[in-house]
Amino acid sequence: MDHLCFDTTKIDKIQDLRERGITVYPYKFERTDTVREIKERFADIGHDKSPDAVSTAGRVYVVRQHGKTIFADIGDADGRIQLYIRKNDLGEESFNLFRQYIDAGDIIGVAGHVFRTKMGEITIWVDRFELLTKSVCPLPEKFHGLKNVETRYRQRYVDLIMNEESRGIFRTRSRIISHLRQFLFERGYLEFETPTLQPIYGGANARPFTTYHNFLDQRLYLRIAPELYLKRLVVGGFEKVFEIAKNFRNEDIDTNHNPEFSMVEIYEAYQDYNDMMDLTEEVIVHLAGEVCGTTTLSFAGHELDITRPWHRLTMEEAVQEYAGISVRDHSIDELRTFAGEHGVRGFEDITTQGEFLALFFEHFGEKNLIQPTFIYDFPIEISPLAKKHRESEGLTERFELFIAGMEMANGFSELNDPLDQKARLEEQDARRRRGDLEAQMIDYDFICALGYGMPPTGGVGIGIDRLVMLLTGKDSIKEVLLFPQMKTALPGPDEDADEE
RNA sequence: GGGCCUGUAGCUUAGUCGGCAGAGCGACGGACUCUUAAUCCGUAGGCCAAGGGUUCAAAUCCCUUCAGGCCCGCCA
Repeated sequence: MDHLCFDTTKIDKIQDLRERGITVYPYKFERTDTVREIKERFADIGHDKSPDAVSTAGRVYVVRQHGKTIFADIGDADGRIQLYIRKNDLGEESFNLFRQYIDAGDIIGVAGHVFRTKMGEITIWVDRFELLTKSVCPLPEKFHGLKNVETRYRQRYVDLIMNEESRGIFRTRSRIISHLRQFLFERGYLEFETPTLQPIYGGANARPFTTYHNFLDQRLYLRIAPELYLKRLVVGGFEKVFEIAKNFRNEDIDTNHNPEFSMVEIYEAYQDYNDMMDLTEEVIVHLAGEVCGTTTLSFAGHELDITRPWHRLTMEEAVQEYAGISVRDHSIDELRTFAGEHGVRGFEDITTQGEFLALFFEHFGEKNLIQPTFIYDFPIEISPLAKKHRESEGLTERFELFIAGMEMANGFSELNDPLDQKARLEEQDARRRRGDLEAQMIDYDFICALGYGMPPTGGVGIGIDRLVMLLTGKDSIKEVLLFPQMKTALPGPDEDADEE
């Protein structure tokens, strides 16, 4: 009936404890030191008990009973420590209470003195203990821990309890985001929050999630990007802005994609895409230094050298190098033949050189870009929000960053010509009406904003999840997302499954 | 959408040329006052992911479904 993990013998213990007048879920515990503080403070302790008393708290991981003595290991947010508990010290009643009712998984507070055992381990010689939380679910095995990938993702809390490595990844994730904010604050950028629920989605080519607001009686979309709102802020006079945004895209799930993911988007007035490439390089190298302390990263079997400056290739150069063809010098028919001969798929509907350039880059180039590489000067057809190239016809001032074959960042000299933007979005909208599910809508208010005048602006978006993957060496996005999207487990036979 | 792989006790798993479903840890009971994967003695715990089929006999072979992982496609 229920899908809970509750263990009846543990629930019985709660009953017993209550009958003995013990508060099973008390409200507060005064701890003088964390585990780490104790280990640092008493690093040189000998076999005699410290004169100073300490109190600390944590989850019980292992209990080793030895008759009138008990050893137990407890762990808090950043460490584990051993407890030494003797019947002589606690008295019969308290000692038996521990012996009978404290299990691995429970959370307790202890008070005592610190000493080093004969085996050399810093240990708390416990004078008294207090049950702080009784766990009613069995902990996974102490030695092998929790390995099952599906359970680790579905019940991340158990993963975090059991696997220090997993806890480390998310600690690192938190630090990356914190250092990122600090980096940007120190350079004078302001952080803003823009709408997640949007009447018109834009800023990227992707299928949205659709929802509905009852009071407004109106369809809304979960944002696929914050871009168009952040540019409105630049119009409004904020010259250096950023947002760390959750984006939502209704696409497939794989090793590099989760339907909701985090991105930092940064915009700066009076800058262009060259400046944004510099900024991207600088911020990633800075974060690697803060978090990994190095400029050499190992990822999926590759040694990545992120020392600046990074490679920069135009898309045409990349296609020339990896596909061996100069798109500019061939007719559409020739390009079509080339695509067919090289097993490139999806070229049937393509009618322009620019689209072929992008297609060939994706097919031949992307996966080869292991060391950090900026690809720049993208075709205009696939870049509706990027400014036309100052010299080259048919191209835009847009770049993407690739590391280990992953797209890590995307930026441009932002299109700020309102008439051009209107024409480009109208073209997108026409495609959408022709059935391109990922083409953009026309956001007339955004075009209106540009109409008031946006200064020349550079912008970039950096995928935070992939950046965390890179800096933690994890080649699956699910390993760096606390709660990756999973298919809901089927309801039990007693529940109503159908509701159509 | 295509391919490969996985699903056995709370956890980690053995068993898959078809022949009674095993272990370690954990739980429960007992012994033990410096152990640390503590040790020792004992007990309980399984619809072998679900459903169907082949067979005298299925965890094992076949089909379908569910969930997950990896690769490819798709996603610019």
